[in-house]
Amino acid sequence: MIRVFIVDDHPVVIEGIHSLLQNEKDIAWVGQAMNAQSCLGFFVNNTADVVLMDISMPGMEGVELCAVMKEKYPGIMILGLSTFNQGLYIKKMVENGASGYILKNSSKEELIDAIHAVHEGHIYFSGEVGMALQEYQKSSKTELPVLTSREKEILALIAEGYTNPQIAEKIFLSPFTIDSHRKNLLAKLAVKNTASLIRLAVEKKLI
Amino acid sequence: MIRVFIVDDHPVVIEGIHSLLQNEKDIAWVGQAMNAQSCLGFFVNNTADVVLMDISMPGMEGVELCAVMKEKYPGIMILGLSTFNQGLYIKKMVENGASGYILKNSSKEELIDAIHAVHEGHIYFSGEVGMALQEYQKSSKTELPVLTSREKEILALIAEGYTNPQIAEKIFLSPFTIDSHRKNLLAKLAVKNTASLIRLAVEKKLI
DNA sequence: CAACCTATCACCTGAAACAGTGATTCGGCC
DNA sequence: GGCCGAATCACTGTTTCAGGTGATAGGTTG
Repeated sequence: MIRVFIVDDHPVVIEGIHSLLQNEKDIAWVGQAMNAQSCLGFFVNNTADVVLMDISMPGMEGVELCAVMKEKYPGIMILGLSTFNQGLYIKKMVENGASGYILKNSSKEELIDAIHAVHEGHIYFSGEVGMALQEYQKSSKTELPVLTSREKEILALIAEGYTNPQIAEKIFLSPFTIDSHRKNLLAKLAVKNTASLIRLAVEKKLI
Repeated sequence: MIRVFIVDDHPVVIEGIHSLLQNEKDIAWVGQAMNAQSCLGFFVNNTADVVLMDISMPGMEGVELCAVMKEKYPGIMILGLSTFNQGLYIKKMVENGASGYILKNSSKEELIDAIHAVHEGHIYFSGEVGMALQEYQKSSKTELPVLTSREKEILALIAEGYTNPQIAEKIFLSPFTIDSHRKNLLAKLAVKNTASLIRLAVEKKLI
C-alpha cells in the first residue's frame, strides 16, 4: 500500500487527482496541503511514501520545498507535478531530490505508473517531460564557437586556477603565448574577463 | 514490437542479455556491436528503437557514442548499461541524450521495464542507479562554508562579469568594500583567484 | 601558390585583482 | 555589558589580466 500525499495550491488539481486515485487498490490517500507550511506541518506527526508536489506555488517555491523535504525525510519520494514543461525547472527539481516529474494533464495510467516507479526508488519522467528535458540539455550546448585543442587545454588550466606564468611553465610555452590564447578565448566566446569566461565554460560544459 | 540493439565490449554481457530477452514477445533483437565504430556502421543501413549501450568501452567512450548517436538519430532511445554505479557517469550519459540507465546485474523484470519505459519516451533509472544519482547530486552540495547574503550577492555579480569598481557603483558601496568581500570569498572557499572561485560557484550551484 | 588558420612569441600600457594590515559601526547573543 | 561576526571603508604594494599591435612558422585547402 503506497501512502500518497499531495501539495498543490489549486484545489481543482487536488480534487482531480484524488478522484483519479480513489479506486486504486494499492494507493492510500493520506492527506493534502495547499502550501509549503502546511505540508511541513503535516509531516511533523505523519508520514507518506510518495508526495505529489506542484513546483509553482506562491510563497516558498516547490523547488525549495522539495529540498527541505528531502533533507528532513530522505525516505519520502517526491514526484514533481506541474502544467509547465520547461527543462530548467525539471532539472532543478531533480537536483533538489525529486524522483520524477509528470504533467498535470497526464493520463491516469501515466500517473499511476509514475507513483509506482518512484515508490520503488526509480527515477521516472513521463514522455513529454523527458523530451523537454533532453531538448533543454541539447539547446544549452549548441551555438558555440569552435575552440582549438590548444585553447581547450588552456581553458581547462585557467579553470583549475593556474595563472598564465604557471600554465606557461606547465606546458613549456612562453607566457606570451598563453596570453594570446587567453585573449582568443575571450574574443571567441565574447566575454570580457576571466569570471565570465569560466562561468560560460562550466555552464556549457566546455571543461 | 520493440527493436533492440546492443553495444558492449563484453561478449558475455551480450549473450546474457540476448538470452534474457529471447522469449519476450514484443522485443526483437536486431543486432549487436562490440565497439563504437561497428555500432555506427550498423545504423548506416539499419535502425532500431532502443539501444542498450555500455558506457565503459575501449576507444570511443560510451558517453561520446551516445552523443553521436543522438545527434544522428534522435528518434533512437538509448539505455545506458554498466557495472558502474557512479553519479558522475550517469549524469554525463543523460546530459548526452541517454533516456535511462540500469546496471548489468539488474533483474530481467527491471531490464524489460526499462526498455519499455524508454521506448515510450520516458526517462527511467533503476532503483540503485537513482539512489546513486541523488546521492551524487547531494554530495556535490554539502561541506560548503556558509556565505553571507552580501557575499552571495557579490559572488553573483562577479560571475556576471562585473569588476570591483562596477559592482561598487551598482550597489552603492566603496570599491574597497567589494574588494574586502571578494577576499573573504576567496578565503572562505579556499581558492586563490577568480577563475577557481567562479568554477566552484557554478559547480556547487552557489549562483 | 596564395589565402587562411593555428600556434607560437613579443612588447607596451593601463586596469584589475591579490595580499597584507587595520579600523569603525552595528546587531545579535551569552 | 562585553564578545563576536558581518559589513563597511582605507592604504599600499605586487602580480596578473586585458587591449592593442605585430611578427614568424607550419599546415590546409581551394
